[in-house]
Amino acid sequence: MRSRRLDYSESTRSALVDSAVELFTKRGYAGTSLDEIAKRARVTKGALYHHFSGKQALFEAAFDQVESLVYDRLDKIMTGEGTPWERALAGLNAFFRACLDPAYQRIAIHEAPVVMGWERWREAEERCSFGLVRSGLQALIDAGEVEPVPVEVTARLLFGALSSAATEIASSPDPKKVRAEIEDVIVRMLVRLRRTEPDVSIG
Amino acid sequence: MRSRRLDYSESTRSALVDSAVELFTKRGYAGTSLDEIAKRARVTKGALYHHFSGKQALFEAAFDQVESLVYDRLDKIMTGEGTPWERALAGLNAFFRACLDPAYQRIAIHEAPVVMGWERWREAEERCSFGLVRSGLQALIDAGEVEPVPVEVTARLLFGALSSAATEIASSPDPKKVRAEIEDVIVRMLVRLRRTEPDVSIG
DNA sequence: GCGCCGAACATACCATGAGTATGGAGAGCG
DNA sequence: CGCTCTCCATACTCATGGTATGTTCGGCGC
Repeated sequence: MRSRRLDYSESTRSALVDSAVELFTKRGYAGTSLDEIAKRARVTKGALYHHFSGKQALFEAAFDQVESLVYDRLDKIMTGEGTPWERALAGLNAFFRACLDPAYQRIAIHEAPVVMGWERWREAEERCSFGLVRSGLQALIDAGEVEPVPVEVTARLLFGALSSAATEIASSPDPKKVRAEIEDVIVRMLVRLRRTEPDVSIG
Repeated sequence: MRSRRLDYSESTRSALVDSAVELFTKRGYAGTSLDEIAKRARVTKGALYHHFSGKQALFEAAFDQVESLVYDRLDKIMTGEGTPWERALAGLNAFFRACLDPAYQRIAIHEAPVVMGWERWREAEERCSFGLVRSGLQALIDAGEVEPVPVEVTARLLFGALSSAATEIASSPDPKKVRAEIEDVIVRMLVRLRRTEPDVSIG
């Protein structure tokens, strides 16, 4: 029988994380105070420091939450049905959708490398979104769909391109149009890497 | 006749900027205090606030310094002699060299979007490195070297890829090898966009 | 040379916010 | 029924960005 006390504790913790995600997304890491985060979660800094060792740790919890949401969606697609090529296109589509989420964009893509330090961010991404990009690319190569390129660096290039593209999309006055253009360019690049007949439909 | 007083003033200002560049590069924006910057420049915060409106303004001055150094080198190459294709390859090479500079990498690429805000950073980059990437791509298209792709978004994708690639290079245990791999992949991609016969030599 | 004005700083202070130390309340358990 | 330990609140400290005010000194009219 799970104790009621643990329920409360867990609830407080998640309320703090939710609050952090919201405020970090809106005002950024530096622009958000811990008092503010605690207040929004209807607790005080005491509770915050009981659950997290400090501001950085709270940020990383927020990062994990945002990242894992995206990861779950992408993972389902990338390990789902269809050919590697179809999965790659669907995954690309899903990744762009994810990048349109302000929380993912600001927290996971923009601020995380600065706040957590690039090394640590890379390490985390390795197990998440970036890992999927790499394994997706690897799958394409293994299936003979694309030329054998150096997987590590190519995936890194692709991920960098996708991330900045996502920002471009989100901050554009006409996101749909820019997104269509970008998807078009990306797919055309992939098609050019392809060995078999192209299929330019996406998602 | 330029007054001695102005010389002094200009000298302290540049000392502050140099100090800022060095410390921001080493410890990042948040990890560097204004007292520290002033101390390294052998002045006090009073002098700092006389020349700059605040920490952000000082950061932007540091950004400008670092960015303009790179820009001058790239601009000389991109508007120099040779075919558009040759200039593009040479520019690519120079850009990678620039990205290996820790100051450019941390200040201009990583922290600037967060510190200055993405909008303002983009605006600044528009007139600098990114602008060159775009005009270079445009030149390639105009010369009929590569397929007519949407310049704006393609340049953005390329710039994002290059930036993250640069980080990958700099933080690798074997930078030379990774750099060679990345240049190889990039050039191969460009070649695939090319209409005429490829020439895979670089630099 | 003399006084004075203003730029170029220095010094002293304030406000905010991250982190800490300590106290208390109540759930679970013997 | 009291003991304990988690969970959280309150009340601080300290670092740091920013401000307000004082001080020095080069340039310049007279």
